[in-house]
Order: sequence, then C-alpha cells, then structure tokens
Amino acid sequence: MRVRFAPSPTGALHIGGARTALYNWLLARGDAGGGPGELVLRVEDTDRERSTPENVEQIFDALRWLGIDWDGDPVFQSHRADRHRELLQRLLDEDKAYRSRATADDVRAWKAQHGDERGFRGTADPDGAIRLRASDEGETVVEDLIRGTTTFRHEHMDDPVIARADGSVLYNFAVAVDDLDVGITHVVRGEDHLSNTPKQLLVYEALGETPPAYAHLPLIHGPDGRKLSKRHGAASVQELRDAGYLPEAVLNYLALLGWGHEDDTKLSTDELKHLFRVQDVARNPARFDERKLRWLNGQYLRELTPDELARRLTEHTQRQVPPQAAEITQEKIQTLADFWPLAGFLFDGPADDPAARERVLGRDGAREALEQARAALADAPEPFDVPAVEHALRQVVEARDAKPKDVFQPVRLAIAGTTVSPGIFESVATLGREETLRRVDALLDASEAQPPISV
RNA sequence: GCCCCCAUGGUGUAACGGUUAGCACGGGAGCCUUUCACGCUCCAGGCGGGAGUUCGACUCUCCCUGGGGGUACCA
Repeated sequence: MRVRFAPSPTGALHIGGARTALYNWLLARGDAGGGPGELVLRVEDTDRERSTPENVEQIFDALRWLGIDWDGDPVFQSHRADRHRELLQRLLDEDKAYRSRATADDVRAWKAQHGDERGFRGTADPDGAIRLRASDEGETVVEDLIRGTTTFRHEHMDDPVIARADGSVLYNFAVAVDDLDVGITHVVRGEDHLSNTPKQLLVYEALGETPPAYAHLPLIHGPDGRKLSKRHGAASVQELRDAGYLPEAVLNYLALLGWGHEDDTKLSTDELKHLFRVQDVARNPARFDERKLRWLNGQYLRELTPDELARRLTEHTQRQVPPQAAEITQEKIQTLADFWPLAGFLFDGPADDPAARERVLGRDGAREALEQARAALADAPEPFDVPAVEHALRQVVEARDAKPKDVFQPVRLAIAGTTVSPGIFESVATLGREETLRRVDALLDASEAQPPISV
C-alpha cells in the first residue's frame, strides 16, 4: 500500500490537512495495510502565486512536530512540468484532448442553449486551453472506500480543462499523472475532491492506465458548523502548538474527528496504528471542538514525568522551568500555556491583585494568622520540604483553632499575590524559606502602611 | 442554476433490521478539599420530517427539509 499526502503550500497546515496527513500516515505505518506501507509527500505548488518556500517549510515543520514522517524526498509538482507536458502532448496527438478558446462566458452561453445540466462540449481551435474529450455517453463511477459507489453521468460533465493555453497543466491532470507515476495505490483525501474525481478518472482512462483506490474523508467544520477558518480560533497546527497543546494529544484528537473506536477515547499513537481502518471513517462532517482537545491534552499532560513536563514547558515558554515547579502544576493545567498564569509568581514575584488582597486580608484575624504562619515557617526544621511546610502551617491552624483556609489563603496571597495557585505547601516549599519569608514580610509591611478600608 | 455528498443528544462517535440506543467532551447536582484543578458518584439530554419495505426499522428505499462540496485557463 502506497499512499500520499499532497498539500498545497498556500499557508499554514490546517487541521483538516493535518488529519488527512494523519490518516494516510496511519495507513502507511499501521496494521490496516496488511504489510509495510509507504507515505509519499507531494507538494502541489503549481499555483505559483501562493506557493512560497516559507509556506512549504511551515508545512514540513508542522508534520514533523506531529511526528508524521514520510518516505523519500518530497516531490514538488512544479518540478514535474516536463513529464506533464509529455503526456499532455500524447493526449493531443491521440485526439483525446483538444485546444479550445472557449471562455467561461462561452460555456454559460452554451448551457443556456443546451440546458444547465448538460456538460459543455467545445470544438477544436488552433490554440487555447486544453480540454479532455468527455463523451455524452456512459458514466464514470467512483468506488470510494468510505462512501461506496457514486455515479457521474458523462452527459453532466463538461469537457474538463486540463491545461492552460501556455501548456502548464491544471490540478486535475497533474494529480492523476503524479499519483500514477509514483504508483500510489490509495488516494485518501478530503471530500472536497470527490466531485473532481471523475475528471481524474477520465485522465486515467485517456492515458490507458488503471486508477488507484479512493477514500474521501468528511470535511472538518468550525464549532458553528461552517467551514473552519481563522475566526474560529486555532485552526492550524502551528496555532495549536502555540496554544500549548501536546503533539500526541493533537494527534489523538484529530484521529477522533471522523472516526471512533468503540468506547475508547484516549488512544495512543501505537493503538491508533493498530486500530485505524479507512473503511470505518465516518461520512458526515465533524466539528472541531477545542474543549474536548483541552480535556484530552490535560490527560496527556498528567502522564508526563516531571522532567519531561519541565522540558516541554521550558520549550514552550522559552524560560527555564525546573521539574519541581512543573510537577506542582501538573494536575492543574490543561495546556502548556496554562502554566505561566498559574505558576509565574514563583519566578516573577507575586501578582498584583488588589481585590484578592482586600478579600483575604479583610477577614478577621487574617493578619494575625499570617504573622503566626511566618513564625512557624521561620522555625520549621530543615529540610524545608513539603512535609515540613505542611506540618508548620497545620500547627498554626490547630493553634488558632481556625479553618485551614483562614491560614492558607493569607500565605497564598503573600507568595502568589492572588488567591489561585498550586498547592500551598508545594508552592511554599518550591519557593524556599528565604523567599517565602521575604514575601510574607513584604505583604505585612504593605498592609500595615495601607490598612484595608473597613466598611 | 446545475452536479454530487452528508444527516444518532450542544459536540465527537458506537450499535447497523429486534438493545433500557453505549462511550467521551461539555452542562447540572453531590463527594473530596487549602484556592484552582484533578479524581469519584449521580442526573438531564439524541435517532431532522414524511411516506414506504418488513412480523419488526436509527439501521433498507423514495421524497422533503437542512447542512456541505464541486461547478476556474485555483489547488
């Protein structure tokens, strides 16, 4: 089984494209093919305007990040112009294609006369675009692994334009030829190509070649059911990466968009390779639901070792995150991007949250509790670790006959500047005795200078 | 306009002629609890509509409706 992923480098790799790449990759690398398969990467850059080296690199990059690898060097469609021209000439010589000067207006006029549902038939001109001859008789049948049989009556099909007047080929001709030349056995791509498939089939027929098998995947829509676009938020792999998602979670989530396996949701890449079958792909379009991706990402995040989590956080935030700091946030974040808002105070000092200060310090005895906590922490034995901190702070709770939060919240406020943070013992221990005391003192001083206004 | 595809709760899916229509996200309630989370328990919520076929339809056929795609000398 030889499959391919053929993006056109017109921008970032979007989620739909990434899923197409993933399904092809699962076919090539997984068990479904019944043996080792191959994945060919082809860059469809015949649209000179929009295809830039930066866009190409961006797509390669996104694929690498996801862990999707391919076999051999990428094929650039633009490099295959000679071969395209060769076969084009052959079809012209065999009168299977002809030149036509007909414009879009001419086609419309023709249809006005013959009926909207009738395919356009041109007459041969000395120059102009190249059209394939499609007869009015018969039909072309697409046998799709996912959708079953779809029949297209030739009567409805225009003579497809396969090359421009200058001889450069168009998409529907180029794909067919390129897939043929590298021996693609299965074309797995988005449903937006289904209606174009009969044209490609016509190309194979004119060339006297056997077409590959086809599987057309349902499209991915935004949460509102419309076509996925930028205004839906993160719509490209790069954006998901920036948003702090893990590649393994993105891969897992993408696989689930249009396919499912019984009661399982969280499926490792190995499991996906084992279970995935194209035939099982759903026929209806799926909506991209970032909330579920967030949840899934949290699941994967929690499985990482502290060292690994720290490594990924460091890479994502571009700041050195030690394993201990990573570990204490592990059950509280869903994306790598959630780390900094939650734990940034460990590095950059307490946040400035006047409302939180007033709320916490405004409670009866809060200041006194904080003073006692300070003393307990100052006296806590070495090593200044989580058990030591917990013991010290719980002693204060007991001594004051208070609720735990009456003591913990003021301390949290002192070190974090706000009311949300990782566990208080873990946070204090991570910060260290010296820095904790400094921050507690700072808060005590500040609140003395500016006592909260009591109402 | 024409051609084509699709239709299970808010979302993703499972079951594919006979089940109390399953699982997950999200939502609600509760437990846990030092905040936020995590975790656990429970609850609500679905086969778009109409004709057939059948002893029996979510599952098969047709129509309607609603989405989507294609219809370029774009890919």
